[in-house]
Amino acid sequence: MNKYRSHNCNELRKKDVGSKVFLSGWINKKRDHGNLLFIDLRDNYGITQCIIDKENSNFSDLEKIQLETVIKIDGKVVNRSKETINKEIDTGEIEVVIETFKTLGTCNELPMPVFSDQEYSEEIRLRYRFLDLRRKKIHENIILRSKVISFIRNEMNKLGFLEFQTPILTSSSPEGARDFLVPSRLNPGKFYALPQAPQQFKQLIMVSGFDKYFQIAPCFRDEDARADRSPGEFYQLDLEMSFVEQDDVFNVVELLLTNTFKKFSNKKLIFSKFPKIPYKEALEKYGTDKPDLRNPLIINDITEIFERKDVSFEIFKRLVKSGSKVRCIVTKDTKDKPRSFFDNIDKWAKEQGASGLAYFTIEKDKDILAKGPIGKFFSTESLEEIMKKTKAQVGDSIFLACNKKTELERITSIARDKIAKDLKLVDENTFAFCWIVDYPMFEKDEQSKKIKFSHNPFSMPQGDKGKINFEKPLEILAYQYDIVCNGIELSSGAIRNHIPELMYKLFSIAGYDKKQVNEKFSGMINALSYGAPPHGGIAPGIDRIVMLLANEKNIREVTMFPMNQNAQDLMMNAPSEINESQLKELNLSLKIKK
RNA sequence: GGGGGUGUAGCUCAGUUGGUUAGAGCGAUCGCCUGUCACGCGAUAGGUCGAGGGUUCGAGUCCCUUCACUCCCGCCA
Repeated sequence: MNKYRSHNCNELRKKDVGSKVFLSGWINKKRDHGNLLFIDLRDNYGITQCIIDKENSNFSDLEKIQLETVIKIDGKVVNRSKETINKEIDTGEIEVVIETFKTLGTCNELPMPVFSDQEYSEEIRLRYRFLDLRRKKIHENIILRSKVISFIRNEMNKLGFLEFQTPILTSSSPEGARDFLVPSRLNPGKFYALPQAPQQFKQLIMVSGFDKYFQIAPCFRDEDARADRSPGEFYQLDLEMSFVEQDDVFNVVELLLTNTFKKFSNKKLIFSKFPKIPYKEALEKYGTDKPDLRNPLIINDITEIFERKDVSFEIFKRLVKSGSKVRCIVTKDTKDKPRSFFDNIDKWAKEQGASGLAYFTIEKDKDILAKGPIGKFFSTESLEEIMKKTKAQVGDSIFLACNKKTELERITSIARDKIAKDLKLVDENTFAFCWIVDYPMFEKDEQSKKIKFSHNPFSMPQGDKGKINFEKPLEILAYQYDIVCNGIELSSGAIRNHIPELMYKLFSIAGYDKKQVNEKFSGMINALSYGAPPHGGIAPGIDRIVMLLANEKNIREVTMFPMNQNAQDLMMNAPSEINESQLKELNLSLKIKK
């Protein structure tokens, strides 16, 4: 028998009353009545109330002991009287009368209490992460993460995918995020890079004939953090399939995510089949390629209205003449909202760097008319045209913004979120997945005015090879897709370009000649020349999936040992300085800017 | 690289218009208490008010600089 415990702290029940047991765990809480002491003993599984009184010679020692000390207690399970049953805990019908105890791990005065619902600064939480992780909420989040990963792994196996590991030390890639670099001792002056994703490897696995691959893959990108983005490292469910089209990938991912979200959350999935929204349409209707479809509001373009003679809103008319667009958001039945509702949104928009959000409400007297600060600028006919275009009805309000396309998309997108929040239109108890499809292959870099890959250079362009119009590269679409849930981008993927000739052509448009492609992507391009299957895949972010399932807004709440915003691990003291001999061995010397 | 927020006891926070000795809860220490489950009661200790400079008779409070944490923009194929 194990010498530390006969049961864990969530095991004892009424049926155990009378038996002698020994438990080990942390002292979660003490309640000291002077001659009677209650100790809540906690482990990973739960809490058991233990009790001792002054008749016992161990009483005074236990009375003095610090919270979070690890102890082993020997005792007897007894019934609790009816009034003292605690329904909050699974073991609440019984308690253990302590006979003897032993300290297994002492505890200093705590820098942060474990038993408390208080919120602590992240600095202290990360510095003492081992204490933080004992706390209920995050402890459960991390357990959830483990269960989700193991469920996904099991599902992928059932679907016939093989799990492989790919190298962590690999080569630096020219496109994409900044690499983390590792100096090579055996190859002076040369560096490995940590993989930003196993992109090239998973394609090579397909070329190697393994058909279906997956991996819970660590990815390393040296970019700045956000609430939903860890600095340094994160995990993807990386997967790739041979002989597939876009829909084959969609079917696998929809099945997997549906099963996962149904199993680990009580929230409802709004769509059983995830809607597919072309990239261009997403930008028009939602102002972003990661729309929150729980939000029913839709953006409409009504630029044409401002070319009419019977509309006299001169500010917008002038902007439209110089190339700006007008887009609007209709809110249903808001004619009775107080003036402050509209003005708050206008004020908010100004704080977001917009020139504000104009608005009016559609009402009907004898004719249709617009009420509100700018209502008088619109004729009845123009209003009827707006109602036709936007499906607005009498009693609805219309918020308008006018700007150049990109800025207009930005402001209408966040306005859509803001207005829906103010009107409480978003059902927090749902998940709304969607696919964003038909991404453009190329885009124009606003600074350099050069054509560049808009996403992944290895994506397959749409259309038959012979029919693609390479003269108009910005119009070429790719079999490139994103999956979005509740406005959070979970991942992107693509059907890959497995035809070297076509790949050289596309790279030439982005300004790489054949020689450069051969040099930079030698592993890939070489492999594709020796019989590559058509293939494609995707890589959903594990951390973000768990974040959604755990109902957390910050990725560090589902990450066991995250780094802070400055990419430092406060507990382990990483990154840290290294000594001179290590540098010498690596043929490195430091020049630090002051 | 840029913008916003925060920084007061070990932890979480309050601190009025610039005004006498900077407070509370939790935690710690000591004492009382035999049915609590956020136990209760009493006492004690604990402060570079993030740091530096300035204005002022007087600064936790106003100004400047700076540091740390955090949120956002840039960045993240």
